[in-house]
Amino acid sequence: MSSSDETGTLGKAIHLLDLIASAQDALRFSDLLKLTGQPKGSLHRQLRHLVVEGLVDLSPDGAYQPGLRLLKFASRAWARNTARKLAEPHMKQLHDVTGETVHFGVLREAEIVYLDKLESRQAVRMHSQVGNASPVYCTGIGKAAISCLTEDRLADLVQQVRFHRYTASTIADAAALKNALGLIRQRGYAEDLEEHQAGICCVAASIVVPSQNFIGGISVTAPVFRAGPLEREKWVAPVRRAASLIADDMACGLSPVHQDR
Amino acid sequence: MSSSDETGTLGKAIHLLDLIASAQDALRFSDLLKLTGQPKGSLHRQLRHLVVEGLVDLSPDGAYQPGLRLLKFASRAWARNTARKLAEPHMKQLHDVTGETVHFGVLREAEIVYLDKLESRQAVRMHSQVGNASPVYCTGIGKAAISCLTEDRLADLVQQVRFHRYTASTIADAAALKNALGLIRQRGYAEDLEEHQAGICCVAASIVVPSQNFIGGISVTAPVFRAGPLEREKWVAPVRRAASLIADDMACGLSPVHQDR
DNA sequence: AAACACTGTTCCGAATAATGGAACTACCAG
DNA sequence: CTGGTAGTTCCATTATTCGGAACAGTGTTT
Repeated sequence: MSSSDETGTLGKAIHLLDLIASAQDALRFSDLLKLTGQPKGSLHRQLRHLVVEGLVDLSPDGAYQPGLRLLKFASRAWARNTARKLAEPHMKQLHDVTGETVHFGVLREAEIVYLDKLESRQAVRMHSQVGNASPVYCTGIGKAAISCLTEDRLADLVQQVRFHRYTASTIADAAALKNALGLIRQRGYAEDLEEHQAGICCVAASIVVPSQNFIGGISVTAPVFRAGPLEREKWVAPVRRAASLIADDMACGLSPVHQDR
Repeated sequence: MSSSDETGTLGKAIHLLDLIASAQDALRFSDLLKLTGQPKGSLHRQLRHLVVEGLVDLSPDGAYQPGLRLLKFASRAWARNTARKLAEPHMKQLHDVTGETVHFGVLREAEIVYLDKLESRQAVRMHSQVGNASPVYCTGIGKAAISCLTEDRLADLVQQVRFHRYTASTIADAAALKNALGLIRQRGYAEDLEEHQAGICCVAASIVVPSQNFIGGISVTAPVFRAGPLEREKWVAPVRRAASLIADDMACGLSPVHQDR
């Protein structure tokens, strides 16, 4: 009902793509039959269309997986994104000050999509987080971002959320989330204390630019043994400053740094 | 005619998305009206569907851009890709041996899509090439990959290519390409001598795994002043060895390294 | 070998969504 | 006020999708 609403044929196709992309492992035709509950004929045609268009790849063994054409589209979306370009220098600065991993993400529906990441010393697995979508309720950026929503929008969003306990400290229901948001609003920043991944903490601040319809945030992340109360305390001011500078840059119309050639 | 063929409504929508993603800068409604030649009503509905689905973002100023939802899809496509996972250790090895940038890419339609990249010493702009799609005729991996196609498939593919002179040495027509492929087949590897980007050379070898429908390649890239004939000569054997090892790993059924949990 | 279950593919009348011309709104410039 | 440009909405017509059912291909049990 959510995504196949009011978008006709395209909505149904994209819903199918979403199922394929969100699945833990590769799905076969009959898995999708069960998941969608659609008649064979319809499902078969939809999948064929997706495969011909390159949005879905069909392995010789009958497994459907998200297609490589998506990479090209996404690489353009990323390269063209002005928020990301503007945030970059401030991420760099925050990274220099703290020496820890810095994330920049934006709110999309009920998830945080990571647009960029600066990692300590790791020339190896870089791409990992970029493009990843995480739930709002268990990430610092997510909680910071939604703490700035109006009551109505927040209520709409919370209804979409499916809570899942990733760790013992994960916020597990809407009431607990509402509670946490109160404190976040009061303090002006959010923390994630091993709520998504055991052993990982972060301090995050929201970035909101109404004129650009932008709601997101920036965070400093570190393993728990390098992120005690004292360290986190020290990150608060730099994170909030970076967030504020990015918001300013975005609000003041055109990018002063990279205009589009 | 190419992508909106036999895929009905979805094809038309994706063709539109492709236009938006491929454009140099952001397009407005009337730009798309000219580009597609469609009636206003139809175009407007198609765009609305794309926007509601999150595949396209509409800025407050009326500019259409590829949407952030694509990032999530692509990140899954990338994370799930087994060829990439298998290639990784061999890329690492090749990188250690040569000390230069290593690329791994796959043939999709008439383009090479880069799946991974290991860069010399650059913790900064990582994501850049990954997901990028480049023409076959002016990249080492591209030429190496298509040199292994059958006559028929090659002819089909060459017909899709729109030649564009990126530099003075770019291969500019089908005849020149056919010629170059002869030499590549004979030598067993391909070179790109500033054919795509001035000042950049590479040595590439093809990776072909018929059982997986896989056609791609791996390459070593360097600025021209570090990639003279002697250096390139030294890269040939390691590149070919890496390509061969990756092909072997892919052919032998399941991944010995990362099985899916 | 025959019967069976499982998986995927093809077909075609009925139901539905897309089409596109035209009328409508909003905004700006002269 | 007039004309022009940009974008949105409407609705009868038309083309596409829908989905039940029949039809393969493949391996398994009796």
